[in-house]
Amino acid sequence: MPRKPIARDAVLDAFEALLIEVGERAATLDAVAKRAGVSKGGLLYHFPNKEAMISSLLERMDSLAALDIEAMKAAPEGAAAFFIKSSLWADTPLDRVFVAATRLAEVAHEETRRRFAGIQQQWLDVLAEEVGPEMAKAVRYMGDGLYFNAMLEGGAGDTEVKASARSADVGALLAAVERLRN
Amino acid sequence: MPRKPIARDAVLDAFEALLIEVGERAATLDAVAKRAGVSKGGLLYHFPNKEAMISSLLERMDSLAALDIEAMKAAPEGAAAFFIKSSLWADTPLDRVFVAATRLAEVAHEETRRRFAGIQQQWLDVLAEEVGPEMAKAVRYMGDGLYFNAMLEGGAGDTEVKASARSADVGALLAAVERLRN
DNA sequence: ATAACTGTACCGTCTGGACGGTATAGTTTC
DNA sequence: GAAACTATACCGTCCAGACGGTACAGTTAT
Repeated sequence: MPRKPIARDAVLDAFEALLIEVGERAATLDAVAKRAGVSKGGLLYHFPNKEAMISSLLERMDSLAALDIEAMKAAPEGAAAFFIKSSLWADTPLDRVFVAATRLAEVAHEETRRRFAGIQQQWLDVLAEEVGPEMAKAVRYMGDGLYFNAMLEGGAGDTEVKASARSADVGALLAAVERLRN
Repeated sequence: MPRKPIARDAVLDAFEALLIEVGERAATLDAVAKRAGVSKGGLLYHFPNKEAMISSLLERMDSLAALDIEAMKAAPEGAAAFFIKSSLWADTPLDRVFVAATRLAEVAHEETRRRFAGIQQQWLDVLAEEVGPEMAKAVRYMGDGLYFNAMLEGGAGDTEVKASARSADVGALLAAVERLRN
């Protein structure tokens, strides 16, 4: 039996981390390989080019998002509250891949933008079932706002401090959602 | 009297437009110069390096944001409603410079991130005066969400169609704000 | 008034470095 | 023995920035 392709996931994780922390520009093939503890040749063995690496990251995002949407539908506290809570930056695998992908979308990567739009639509559909189409939009924009801020902060500064500041905000948002529901 | 530096503004406008439409990566000095109808040498006469060009763009953002915040304070419909309406992408000078700057923040440009944080804080302060600190956050996150989406869309696709779809959303958000105010 | 000069506003070309990708030869692990 | 690598050298392209030069508006000296 051949050995397991451990480097593949390491490369994808490294790519993701660099996108989050230093942006698309600095997430070069050399930098990704170095961070993954892999040679450049090894990286290119798994991903013939950068576009292939991006595709794999987007597939990871899609599968994690699908899980999230299932969890959202089944959430006991309701889809809207679940959505707001999960929009907070919590360093989960979905959060990470989402912010990483945002960096690509910002660089005008069309495929990434399409995938985003698809996931956002799914969220909106689930929210609409619970609070109606109008308020669903209000809730989704709040969640988008949380992502927007997570994205702006990126990897710089004290992550702990910012995370706690942000989680205080979630309380305010949940209160707002509660008001909107009635 | 010396000639007027007409190229300077043209360069800044071109830089802004390219950031919005094709992202940071593609907003190279050559591309900016070409779009501005200026030679590369001419561009570098006004802005000794790319960083200087970015600084000027951020100054433009700060001054436009200051005007916006004054208008927000004086808005007859209230600061919150004004804020939501103005968060919609309307191709105003402030909208443009804001989205353009977002592209830079995405690339982990620290100074840009700081400026953003400052402006966001000012918005929050004004909103808090009207609807209290808790609901102010809900409103600001909605506005951020609108910017997030404007940013994701960028210059691609049919701008007209997207603008009208988004403006329908603003109605929903204003209704939500109205509910939150009570 | 006009020639000589000065400073501003540009233009066009070049260079050094980085980046994406290729190629190839060897090494480890199952 | 074959898949999963490492290591390194290399190529073409693109980009930021440097540099030397040009055009012209305004100023000064005669």
